[in-house]
Amino acid sequence: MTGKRVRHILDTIAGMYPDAHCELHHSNPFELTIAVLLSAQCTDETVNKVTADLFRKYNKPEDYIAVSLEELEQDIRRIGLFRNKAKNIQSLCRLLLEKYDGEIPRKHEQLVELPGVGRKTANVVMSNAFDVPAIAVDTHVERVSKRLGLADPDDTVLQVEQKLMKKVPREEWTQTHHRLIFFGRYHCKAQNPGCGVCPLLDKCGEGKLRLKTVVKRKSIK
DNA sequence: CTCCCGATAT
DNA sequence: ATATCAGGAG
Repeated sequence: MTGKRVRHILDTIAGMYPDAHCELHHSNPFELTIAVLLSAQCTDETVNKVTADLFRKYNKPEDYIAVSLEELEQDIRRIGLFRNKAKNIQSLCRLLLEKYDGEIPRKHEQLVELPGVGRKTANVVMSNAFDVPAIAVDTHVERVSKRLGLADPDDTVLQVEQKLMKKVPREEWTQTHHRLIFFGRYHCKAQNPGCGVCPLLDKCGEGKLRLKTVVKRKSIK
């Protein structure tokens, strides 16, 4: 993996998605944290549908702990994994009020201590809400990075993050993160990736292999 | 590693 | 019917 090849990949996805951005609706760091927590194993679109009403009903940490656990569970039910997430949100809000005066902290070490907030969510909050360069490795970033050879197939998400940070200039981390997500979500999809019309096909071993398989299937029929 | 889990696409 | 979706905790 040469630096020139990395540059070519970054420039190509930059051309495809010049203004890739966070698609989770939010108006402050607290709302962003709640939205990202809710987004685990769920599409952004579904999260936005739920938070549209949720953020109208709940504004501050106090609001989330003022209701019963069961009521909050019902308010986020459509997201899935709602029992874990409702419990985490209430624990998160109590901890914010106890230790941080109800505000979302800025440091990575503080963020990952929050209930329901892991490394990926912490990186999203840091980069999107506080403008700290970070590469949050979600399912799309992991899949795309491995397909394009930016990481190895057996790498953990942490290893993928470290390899991307090493290969991508720091000032491009956050934007690259968003472009990799857009590329994975709208083009290099998990089930039906658009290999046939992919500008990175010649740089993608899996894409070529995948096209052969498709041709084979067609010829078998 | 398993479990949590409803909505959507294929 | 099955895979997948901006993961995290035990």
